[in-house]
Amino acid sequence: MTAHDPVIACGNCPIRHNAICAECESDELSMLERAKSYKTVPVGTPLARAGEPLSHFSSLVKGCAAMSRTLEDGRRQTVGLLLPSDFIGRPGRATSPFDVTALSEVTLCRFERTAFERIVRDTPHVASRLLTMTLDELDAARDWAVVLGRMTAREKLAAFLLNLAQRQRSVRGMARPSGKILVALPMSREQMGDHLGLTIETISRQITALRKDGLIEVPSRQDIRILDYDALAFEAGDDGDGAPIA
Amino acid sequence: MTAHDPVIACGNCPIRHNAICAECESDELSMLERAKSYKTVPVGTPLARAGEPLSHFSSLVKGCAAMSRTLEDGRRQTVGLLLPSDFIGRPGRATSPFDVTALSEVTLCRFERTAFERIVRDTPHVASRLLTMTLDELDAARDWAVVLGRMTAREKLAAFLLNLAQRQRSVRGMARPSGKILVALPMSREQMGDHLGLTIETISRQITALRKDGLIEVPSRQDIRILDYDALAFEAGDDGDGAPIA
DNA sequence: CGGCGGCATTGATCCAAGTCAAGTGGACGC
DNA sequence: GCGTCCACTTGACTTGGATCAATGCCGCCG
Repeated sequence: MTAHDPVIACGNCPIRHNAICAECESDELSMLERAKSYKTVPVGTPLARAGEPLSHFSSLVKGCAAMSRTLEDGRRQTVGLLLPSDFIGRPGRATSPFDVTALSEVTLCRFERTAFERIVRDTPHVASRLLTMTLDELDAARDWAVVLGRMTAREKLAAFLLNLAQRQRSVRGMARPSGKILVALPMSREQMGDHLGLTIETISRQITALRKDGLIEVPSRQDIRILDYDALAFEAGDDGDGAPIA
Repeated sequence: MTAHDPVIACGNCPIRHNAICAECESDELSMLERAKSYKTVPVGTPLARAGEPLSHFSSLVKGCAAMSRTLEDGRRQTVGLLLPSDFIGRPGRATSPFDVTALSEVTLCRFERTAFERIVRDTPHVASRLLTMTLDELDAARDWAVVLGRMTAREKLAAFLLNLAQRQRSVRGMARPSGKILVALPMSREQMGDHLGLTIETISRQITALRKDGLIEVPSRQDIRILDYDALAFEAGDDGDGAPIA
């Protein structure tokens, strides 16, 4: 782990067309290039702590992180899964309202906080992209509220796997699939439970149930193969009417 | 119900300093004034339907509305409560991802969709305010996810009452209180259940329990008096460490 | 004023998910 | 190769909230 990784050119960046820079022209890009720095941190690193100041805002370039809150008695709820191109931080606020933790080794493209706030103010293409991304996240958060509030354990797990499959595909630019898909689980059963509002035991039982019902295969602890996307979507209560499962 | 109510001057508007116009100067305000129209609709009116096109975006001026999704089997989850100054619609998207329904008589300050999208593009003060409001809503949605995913029925109800009390106070510009507060419930028990991910019977039982425990009084079906704000906050799992309850 | 209809409360029972308690099985070190 | 550790799985039992089923309460209309 070094404090600063070598900076790669925005033109070669894997998240160039999905992150906060997506709408930028080349002159704006070179301005961002001057302000940015990279940092790679190992699995488990806290990237932000609820209520504590945040010196940098970042885009997640590589890896996976979770945003969560822990109650005093230890109950924990993950409120968002961060994948490449997602943004960490909140212009206009010095502190993060949630904990953010690296679920794998994570590479960040970072901007010093006040510098980034100035960039947002002066660069409409960044401000506009940030608004679009925030609106999308808001929709996703509300979709997830439906899952948390109204779905059974089996439906929750199915929805989670589909969601993960879609996001992993879309990062690689693939369309909604319908056959067998290998999903890489970037987290432990416990973290899945925190995300779905379930216990580790219930997660385990539901995985077994879906496996026995022939909907998924479990080649290893950190992989699940979806055998029939549409059947799993049906389990998630998604009848294909367009209501997205987060 | 008339199609268009008389337009009141932005300078006299009750939500002038909280809505999307909060950051506007007087010249921007007069531009908004030319584009806006008012509409008042009775309780129960659908203001948007999931997946269907939305001809206008609006700020809620008076009354209360709920944003929700209904699953095919009838399960429903409310994903947001809209109070005065809240915004309805989504720049860049023609359709609403959720149903929006008036819980009381509602007065809207409306903008034709494409006209508003142009305003957002051309008026940094509106775009920036919209970003701030969206970020705040995102935090609130995520806070609510913690309630839905990890709290007991009693904690959910306590959190809901506190949340409502705070929002009703803040609209009237009052500080966080700590004595007795009368909260006006803008919804039926069923809608409370939809918001909290509980059944109507559980809502009723928990209200009775909080009443018997001396934490609240129930002067009528649509009013609840909080007798001890801090004690109720304790019930909601809020130990005052700053973790906001939505 | 009296009956009717809709919401709310209360009670009895059920069941999905939580809790508590053993196993299992890889990965890793010695 | 053999123990140890740790994450996961599985089983037995408990429980919080759902479900099913009466009442109760109030507003409204004739």
